[in-house]
Amino acid sequence: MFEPLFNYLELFQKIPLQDKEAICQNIECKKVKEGEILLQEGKLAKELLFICKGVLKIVSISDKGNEVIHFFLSENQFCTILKSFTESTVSTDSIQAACDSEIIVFQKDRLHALYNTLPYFKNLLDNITKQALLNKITLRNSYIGEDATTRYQKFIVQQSNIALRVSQTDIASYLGITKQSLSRIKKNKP
Amino acid sequence: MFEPLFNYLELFQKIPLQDKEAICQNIECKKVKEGEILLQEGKLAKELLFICKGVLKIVSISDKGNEVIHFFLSENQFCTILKSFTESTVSTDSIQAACDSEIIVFQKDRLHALYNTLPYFKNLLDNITKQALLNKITLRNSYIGEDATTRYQKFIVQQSNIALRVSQTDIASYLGITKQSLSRIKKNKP
DNA sequence: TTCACTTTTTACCATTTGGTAAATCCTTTT
DNA sequence: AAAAGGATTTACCAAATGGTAAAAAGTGAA
Repeated sequence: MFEPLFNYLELFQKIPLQDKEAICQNIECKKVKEGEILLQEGKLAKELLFICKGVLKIVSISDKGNEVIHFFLSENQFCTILKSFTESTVSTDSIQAACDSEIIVFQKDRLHALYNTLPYFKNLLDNITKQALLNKITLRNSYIGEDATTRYQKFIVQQSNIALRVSQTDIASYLGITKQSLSRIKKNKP
Repeated sequence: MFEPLFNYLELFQKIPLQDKEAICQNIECKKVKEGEILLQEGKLAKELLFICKGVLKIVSISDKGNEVIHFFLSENQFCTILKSFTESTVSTDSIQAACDSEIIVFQKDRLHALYNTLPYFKNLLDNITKQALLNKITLRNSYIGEDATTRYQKFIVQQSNIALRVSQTDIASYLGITKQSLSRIKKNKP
């Protein structure tokens, strides 16, 4: 049930069986359907999520009222609104399922309890978090100054596993173009 | 000489005098002129920089051969190519002075020595780094799906201190547009 | 100052992208 | 199967942006 989490964590370091049991007693599993909202904009992020299966999207609403997708997260990635989670401020972004997904939920207070019991666990998550932030920046930087066609082609290569599972509307929003433009781009480049 | 660094660090926590002395013995000051390259793409990032005065830019070369500016860094910010610095891999980006600047240089090996002497120092820098990464992502996300005029207006508001000191060519590169387009945008919105 | 060099502005046209609207395709529910 | 609703595609035109080139303005050095 929680295997995906430990399989992933043990890519970095071995976790003793009794620590795994301690962790298991402080997390829960959850299945969500496409479109379901895991964190609503304006609320506090009190949960850290780990994706066992599926794709989540981080979404905000632009000045013009459009939905803007900041990034997608898929299997073996942790997900929260880090600023809200760490600073206890209201989130300006939402977390939503981009397709049917299975996730593990760490409640913030229970996570901190785990940090006290297992000090190395905090370090591990901190390192994973730093790495994840770096990767998100790298992806976004690769789009600067590129036209929409190039951005789409890069997205298909860099995030092919996600491209196949989310709607075109979502991909267009992520790439910063309209869904009509994306449809046109796909047509022109077969 | 190193006051800007300690003034900044002590916004987060008090640093004992003798620790300051230890730090001072492991860093150096450097003045650089606009255009000077602090890290060349293809090399290893072996230094962590702290900006006392001026603006640095993180630059890569796109497939088309254009210079692309990922972000600007100014006073009271640390600067390195984090991936290269932490993983000892060659950097795909360069660090360059966007205007005349004064910086403090931490050599990687001496920084690690400091971490051993002052364990809290590593935590402090880690937290500052995480925060900085978050801020960079937030800035970039605010541009997704916005047209060039809106991106420019946001840039002026969000990074006014930088906007006044770097060339228009650099601003255009940062915003992902040509310098001609930026010139036109400025003309149309007085 | 004058000259050489770089940066910024302007102009022109080709291309890309946005916005609106309607048609088509797909999926789910009845 | 039929109906309903959402997603995707297509079409059309307006607006934004890119690319090339040249003029103008600014900067620094001799």
